Amino acid sequence: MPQQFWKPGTEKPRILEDEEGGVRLPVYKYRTAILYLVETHATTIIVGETGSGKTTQIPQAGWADGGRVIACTQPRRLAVQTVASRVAEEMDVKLGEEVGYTIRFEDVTNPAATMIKFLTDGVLLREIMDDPLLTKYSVIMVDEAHERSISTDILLGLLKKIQRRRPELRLIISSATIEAKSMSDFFQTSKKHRGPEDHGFAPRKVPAILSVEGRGFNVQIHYVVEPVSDYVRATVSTVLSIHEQEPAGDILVFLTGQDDIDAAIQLLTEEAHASRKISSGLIVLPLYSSLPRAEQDLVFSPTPRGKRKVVISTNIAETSLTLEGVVYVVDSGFSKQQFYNPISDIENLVVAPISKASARQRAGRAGRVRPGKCYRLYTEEYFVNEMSSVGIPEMQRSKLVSCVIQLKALGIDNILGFDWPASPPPEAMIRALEVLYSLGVLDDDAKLTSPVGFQAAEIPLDPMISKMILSSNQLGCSEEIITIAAILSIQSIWVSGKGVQKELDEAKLRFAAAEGDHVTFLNVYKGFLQSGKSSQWCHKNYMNYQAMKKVIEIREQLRRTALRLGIVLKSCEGDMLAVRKAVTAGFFANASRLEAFSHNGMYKTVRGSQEVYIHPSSVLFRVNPKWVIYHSLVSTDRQYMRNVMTIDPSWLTEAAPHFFQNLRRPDPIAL
DNA sequence: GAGCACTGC
Repeated sequence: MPQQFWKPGTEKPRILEDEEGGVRLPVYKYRTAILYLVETHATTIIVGETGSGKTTQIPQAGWADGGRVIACTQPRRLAVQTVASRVAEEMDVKLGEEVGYTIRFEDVTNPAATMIKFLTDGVLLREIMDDPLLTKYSVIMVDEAHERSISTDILLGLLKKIQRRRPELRLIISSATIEAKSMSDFFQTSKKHRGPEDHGFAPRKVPAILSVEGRGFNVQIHYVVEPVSDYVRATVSTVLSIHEQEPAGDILVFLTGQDDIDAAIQLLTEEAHASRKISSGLIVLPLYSSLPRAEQDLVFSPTPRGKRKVVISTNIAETSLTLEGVVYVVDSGFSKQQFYNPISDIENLVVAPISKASARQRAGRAGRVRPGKCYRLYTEEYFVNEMSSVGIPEMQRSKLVSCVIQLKALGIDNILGFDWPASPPPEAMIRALEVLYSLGVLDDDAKLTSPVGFQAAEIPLDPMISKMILSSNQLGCSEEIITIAAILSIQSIWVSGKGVQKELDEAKLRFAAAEGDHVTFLNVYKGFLQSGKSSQWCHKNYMNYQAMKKVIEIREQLRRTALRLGIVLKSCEGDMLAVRKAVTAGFFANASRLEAFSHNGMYKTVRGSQEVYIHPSSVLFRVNPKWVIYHSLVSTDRQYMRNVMTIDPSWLTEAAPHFFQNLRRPDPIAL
């Protein structure tokens, strides 16, 4: 590997300790600065990035430090791959040797040679389970820490803990500049001493804060003068005025979801038709994740000369996909966000205002190729005074069942006392502990049970699905159950339904099983295999080929995990009773019963007597069997059960006697 | 007779 690193003594960059307005380093000095810090005193470095633009130089600097491996995490698979290959290229080495990466399903490393390893934060968490002190790494860098995903937050909490046991471990936390100060506070404060009584507490090591300019071009921000009442209409008129008044360059619009996007496209098309001058120049394209792959790819095709591309997108273009050629951004100021109410145990997807950090990220999308402009559909006064600086961490608005089992597996016994970057609501924690207790994954002392608890934690899925897989072993239907598990863990195996609703319903009928959606999935999977995993077959049956390929991949991973756990891979050869009992063993808590004399298909959940209905996408819609269990609830004007299966109520008490005996007054659970 | 922000293991 070429030694192209900083030589000590050549340049000494300034370390910033003030929050705003301090000296900022241009991106090409990253490496110099980090090396300097590593050489001097700091064991933790917070890198605040202003503007957009990624650096690849930090890990190279880290490598020069010790000789042991440096790990660099990213929250997304694509980012891991891109950064890894860019670094390999810059260092002039082969990807997979000195520089490598690991993401789910893909390990491009050579343990004997790899010195810089890129991975998703989820993969690093799995590694901590086998190596709690991460002894093979001397430097760990966490990128995009300001996004505050559950994995990143768990990782930050664990790294802080690991650093107390391994004082020589160096951490580099890369975050948006607005978050740098609070990250630094988190790493220097001991939880026991936090709060009003901590006078006189002196941190042992103060993280160094470093502020760095990104690579992006300058983006000029425009605000509306008066608040807008209808952001879809405001979007359309803004796009039209950019098109009329501004020089060439593509436009990227951020709206909240498919409905908004379709409405905006329709309006824009109508307006464009009214004026031939406009319609000849605009190419309007939607972008969201459930859009079929071929249509998604259209946004990446180069814009023909004399035309202007307008991409109307969800948040997917904020971080996950990067469009080249965008010069103008229109920001509605809203996005859809998940919120979880631990009291009612209901998750809700709602349109909510974005944070300043998101607004800056969106604006940065306009400055990738040359200086750009961002049009914010809210007032400057609102941005300055009312917009919150960062979003609510995912941890505080999600179900925590998977998170809790993972912490238990990592040996964190006192979950409520864990040192989080942001504490989750205690009610959500207690809910999660209850669920895990009822599954038999945790015992009376809230410790993982053996073997079920430890095995469930090994399976990289929701614990209810893991339990279903474990139960399939005794019932002799593991092959069928891991197929169901793989399909339940992706969004949908059908093509998106708009416009082809009737055809889609007919296609579904060809596979429909009286037992419900889970057994229907088995029929679909069988058909797919018999077709030779054919994409034409998928197309003909209104199934999403990409999704089915993913199912195959997940299924393979689950098979390997199952074998490692000693589960016998066995087919029940059509005995659907066994399959349904295994599903019940994981999902007994989601049982509901048709209301007597109900004319509209109203069910009540066994657990909370909530009013619920079978979702119209289910094969059991309008069939309304007396007893069902469901995979999840979606809440709109009503609560709908998605992925529904018929059961015999006697299986419930069989699967979880304790849970149903104590339904009205659950035993308090030891924390 | 409905509705799907986005990741990840």
